[in-house]
Amino acid sequence: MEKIDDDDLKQQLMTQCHFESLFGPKLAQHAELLHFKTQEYIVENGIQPEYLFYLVKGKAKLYDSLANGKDTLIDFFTPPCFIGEMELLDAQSEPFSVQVIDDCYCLALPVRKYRSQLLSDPTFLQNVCIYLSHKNARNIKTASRNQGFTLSQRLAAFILLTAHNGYYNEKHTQVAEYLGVSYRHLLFVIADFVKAGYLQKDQRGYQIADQKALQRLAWEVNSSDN
Amino acid sequence: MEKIDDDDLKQQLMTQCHFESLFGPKLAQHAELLHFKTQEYIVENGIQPEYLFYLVKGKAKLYDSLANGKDTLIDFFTPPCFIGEMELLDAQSEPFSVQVIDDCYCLALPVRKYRSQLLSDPTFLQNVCIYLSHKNARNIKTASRNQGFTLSQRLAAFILLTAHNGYYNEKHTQVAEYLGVSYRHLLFVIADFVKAGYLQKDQRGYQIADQKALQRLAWEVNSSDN
DNA sequence: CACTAAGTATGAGAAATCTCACACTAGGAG
DNA sequence: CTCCTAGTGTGAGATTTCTCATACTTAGTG
Repeated sequence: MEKIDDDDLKQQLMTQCHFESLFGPKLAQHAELLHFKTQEYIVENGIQPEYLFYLVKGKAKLYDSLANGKDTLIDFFTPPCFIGEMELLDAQSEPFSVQVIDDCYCLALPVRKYRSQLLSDPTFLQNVCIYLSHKNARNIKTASRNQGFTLSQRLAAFILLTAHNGYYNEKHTQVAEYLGVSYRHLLFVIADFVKAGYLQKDQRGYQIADQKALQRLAWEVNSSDN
Repeated sequence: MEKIDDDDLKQQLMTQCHFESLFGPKLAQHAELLHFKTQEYIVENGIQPEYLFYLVKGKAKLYDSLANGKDTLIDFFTPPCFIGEMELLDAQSEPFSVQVIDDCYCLALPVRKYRSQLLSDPTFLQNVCIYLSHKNARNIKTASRNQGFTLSQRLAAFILLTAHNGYYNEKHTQVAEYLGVSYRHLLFVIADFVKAGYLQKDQRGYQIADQKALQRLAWEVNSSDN
């Protein structure tokens, strides 16, 4: 983590994501601009963060680490979003890990200094409430899908969701984590899709060869959305 | 659902769970006392509730219903807790089902009338924030356990958690839902426990016969807690 | 009393998923 | 250039979990 002392950049980012409107008067201006490199931890498992972060650029992921060494990927963070709000609200809580996927820029408020001010700021509280409730709803959806549908179904939905120009090109390791299955099993199901003619592999990656078949598989997953 | 017009009872329940301290001045007194019978829905899948509920007595469960007909049990509600706060915060959201397990009494504020007042009440907002973030943390823990551990491990932990006087006596159907596996599989694993001598069945239910073995199995699950 | 719904119980076979082992490739670091 | 790491890909076998079918018990209801 490094602090970036570029007020112009900071101002620009603040404007871009309407940072000031998240707080009551005069609070936003105390934010610092921080930068995190890929693989770095924004919040580390079990360690109380020093800041309340607001991700404005980059991409990160939320993990839960289990005692048996397994990690479960809970959610992705994409801008704009809060990070570390749980720990701000409840200093007792056990922080989950937040790890950077693509370089991240965060506007960050020092917790120690502004905690009490934040906790009595209705604008901020209302925004966090809404943010938390959306996040929770998303987590619930993801978790229940992981339980209720088979990998083929979820993968089909995921491929359709993330494909560009008819090509599917995601890192298998990350996808396996996200879909909550072993790497091996993911590869196995992808191989099935190729065998079944749903996908075709070439130099550029996996090409969608039978969109309708994938849609049929994904249908139930997606229609649980509303 | 039925409304209970018993001001004494209402007052008593309000005092018991410190209902008034959840809100700014004069808001709490507008709450009505509602009663729900077993199996009834407090919030129904996809239908915006008319109230913000605060469960003061009883027990209920939160479901997500998938398009393939499966239900995933997300969480239990035990008093005291909010119900319907997500829908209050964001009228667009898709409500999940909340179904009563044991008869429930709720203090309830009509959304239509008090929504804007609630959304600008810092005391209320702060309480909801903390509530939401705890709930979310619990959901994450449950979900990642369901993924990261085998049923034997989770069941062992669950048995130790819910046993009274050396006896395990929960409804298999509900437990299967909670642990996110099929009823059949749960019975299968319980049978295994009996075969292995961890449990013994008699008239009163399942008796814990080898606590140490169960603790060994549950160890990893529980030590992910902190 | 007969009927129904919910809970309990068990069998058999299939499907989904995991672990471990091994091999290959591409890119960055020294 | 060589080493190392991350990502990719495949095989074999074991484990976990699911579906379907079927049966018995119990409490509640008309």
